[in-house]
Amino acid sequence: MPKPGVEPVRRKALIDAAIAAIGARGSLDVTMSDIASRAGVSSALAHHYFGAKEELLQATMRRILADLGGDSVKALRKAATPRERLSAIVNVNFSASQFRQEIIQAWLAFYVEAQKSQPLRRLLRVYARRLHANLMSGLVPLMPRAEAERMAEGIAAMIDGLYIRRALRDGLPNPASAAALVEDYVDAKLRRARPAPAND
Amino acid sequence: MPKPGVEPVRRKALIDAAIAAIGARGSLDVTMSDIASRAGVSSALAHHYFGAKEELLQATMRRILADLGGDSVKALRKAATPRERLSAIVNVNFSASQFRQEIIQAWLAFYVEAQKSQPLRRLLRVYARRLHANLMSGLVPLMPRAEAERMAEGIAAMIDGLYIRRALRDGLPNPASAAALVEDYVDAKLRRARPAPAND
Amino acid sequence: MPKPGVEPVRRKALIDAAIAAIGARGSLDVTMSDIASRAGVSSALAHHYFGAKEELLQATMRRILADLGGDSVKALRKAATPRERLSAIVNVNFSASQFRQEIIQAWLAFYVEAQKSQPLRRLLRVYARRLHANLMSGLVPLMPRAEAERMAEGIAAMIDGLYIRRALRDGLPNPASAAALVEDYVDAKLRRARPAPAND
Amino acid sequence: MPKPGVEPVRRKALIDAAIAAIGARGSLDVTMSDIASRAGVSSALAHHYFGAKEELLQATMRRILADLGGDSVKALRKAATPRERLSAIVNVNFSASQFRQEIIQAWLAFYVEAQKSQPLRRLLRVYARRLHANLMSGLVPLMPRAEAERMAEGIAAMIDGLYIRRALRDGLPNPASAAALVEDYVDAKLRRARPAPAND
DNA sequence: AATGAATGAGCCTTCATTCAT
DNA sequence: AATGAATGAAGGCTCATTCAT
Repeated sequence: MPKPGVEPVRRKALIDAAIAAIGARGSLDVTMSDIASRAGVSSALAHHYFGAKEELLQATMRRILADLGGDSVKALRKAATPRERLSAIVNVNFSASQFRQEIIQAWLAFYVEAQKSQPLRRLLRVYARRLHANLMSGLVPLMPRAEAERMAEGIAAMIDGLYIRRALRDGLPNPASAAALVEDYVDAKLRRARPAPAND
Repeated sequence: MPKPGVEPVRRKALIDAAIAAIGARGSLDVTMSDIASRAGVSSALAHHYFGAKEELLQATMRRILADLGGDSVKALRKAATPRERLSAIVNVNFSASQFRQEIIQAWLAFYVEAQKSQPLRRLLRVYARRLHANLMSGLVPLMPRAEAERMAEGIAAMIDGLYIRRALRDGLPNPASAAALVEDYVDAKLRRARPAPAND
Repeated sequence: MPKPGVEPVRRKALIDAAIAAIGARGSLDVTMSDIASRAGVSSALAHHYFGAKEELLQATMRRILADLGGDSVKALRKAATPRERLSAIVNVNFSASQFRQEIIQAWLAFYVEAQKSQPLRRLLRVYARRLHANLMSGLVPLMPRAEAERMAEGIAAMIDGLYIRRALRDGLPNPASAAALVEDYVDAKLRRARPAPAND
Repeated sequence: MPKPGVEPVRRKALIDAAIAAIGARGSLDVTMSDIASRAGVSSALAHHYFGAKEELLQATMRRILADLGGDSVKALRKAATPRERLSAIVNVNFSASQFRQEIIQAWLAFYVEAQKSQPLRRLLRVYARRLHANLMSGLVPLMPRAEAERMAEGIAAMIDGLYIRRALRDGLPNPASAAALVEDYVDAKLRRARPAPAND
């Protein structure tokens, strides 16, 4: 009877520790030793499970993305109308579990690292595409597709921008007002937008 | 007649080299040697002029900020109306001299570094405040102050967000459409906004 | 009836794996994990049976020596005359079971390791003495003892040298010609050598 | 007026230190720190001048080869007849400057390392070819070419073998008798060999 | 008997920084 | 003004080895 896999437990602990370390440091240049000791293990063990530092960081990013993805799916399920879908997406991004200091800083750090790391860039692309698709699912019924495309871009940019500014602790003081700002943008645009032709 | 100070020349060359190095690497972890050799000098000389790496990086950030500031002042001078002021600010941020790959990446990298470095954070605050003030100078005549405050935040966030997304080469393909997106946001908001009382 | 000891089986498998690993790597700095996984077991098991890496390596060397010794004994049994004894020894060293790439490389690697490891050096001494004795048993009847001593040295050196050069894949292409070269040396010397006095 | 290049001095010191370290350790797995501290410098400096450990080791091998090459050239210059050429080559290999414990061990170690390292193997090939050519220049006038080829191989093998056995401190006690052994082999062969046709 | 888990120790390598010239 | 020389400090990674199960 093999010990009930301690491996997944350790991997999770190490990824959590990585997020904490990145959050504390504000950037990705945390040491393996720092991460490992936060997880209560030796740095050698971190290498044992993840091979190289880069892979641990990728796994960490993947986790952050997966969490956001999970939350998004859940939120979208409850949305009845296109407009509600938009709100769902916006709210998820500024929810208590996502819009936390350490997560925000990790996002920012990963954005920078993605400049050098192909795998990380690929992960961010996945995220960007998913966000775009989700937004489009709410926008397309409400306006012509070309307009929807542009608006999805605008919303995504505003969300990312609010993250950055929050990282500096120089933006809006609370998630609620950040979310409200995006919603306000959406409303302003929808006021004038004609719904898309029914046969679209 | 003393040699006309080679010092400023070297400092400028080193800062330019730093921007180039950061742009090439996509992050701030460039080596002093890399920067120095791009400037055609020894790394020891870089230390001679800047003391520590951190100071060179701060000087670099200051230069980027100063360039943006200079461009902004010039652009605002030509703006006759409040609405034109807003356009001027937006356009400057997406102008050819600002919205370049290397500058964009430098911005992103500095945002991350600012998480750890007080001086850099202070610099970014200066920039944020200036941007805010400039935007307010265009917004206040057009809407109630509280509304203007929020809108300034929204515009700033969108600009920053477009920078980030551009860094990933996954956002809008060209500066013109990025600028248009922000302008569109402004227009959508202004359509409904009542002008501020004249006595404000 | 107790399970017929899996221990000897495992030990043999590990030693075989060690030879394979050393042959593949071309040197002794193979990892215990490499050896163990070639044997299909965990590295912990290798330690369980051999204690430390050094002991596994010594056991491996002992096996190589034992195999060579066994082959030698067999070959010498069939030799009727002194001259045939010499040929037997030479041929064993270049036989198909000894003059294999992996065995040759292992020899070379052990020679180097013997510089640092007393136990390995002792093992090589045993081999050297045995080879010397075997050669002497063929040479003494054919020439004065002093001459025989020197010639034993020469033959041994030539054999070792051919091993080294073969390891680099830069020497004679096949075992047959290597053996012929040594035989030729023997013949050249014997042509002039007067047989030893009968009463020796 | 630039300081008279300390670089070559340091490089030489580091290579000397590498030889010493390898000699002391009996193998190539010496640490950069060991080598550096023998040279009286920091390990960082060793990297500064040689880049990676591998390159320092290659430079070391190159030096050993170059020294042997230099000695050989000098010795061959004094040789008047083909037979003297052969003696010259043999004697160089067992001269006081070559047949030293540390050099011998370095040779052996490099032979092993060459199994894994392409560059080292290439270097050893150069040495092997040069030795072969030198031997041939003495042998070809004395016997048919095919015979000469084989004999060159035999001499080279015997030299290498004597090195190995010496490394174990288990072979001939002194260089003189080692050299004599090879000379004896040559003489035995030449006694019967017919000189090559004059028009060869 | 066998293994996964875990670690301490050590090594190569990089880099900012200092200093004598 | 400028640089090559030099180093201390630190980090990633590997590996033999131990231990509980």
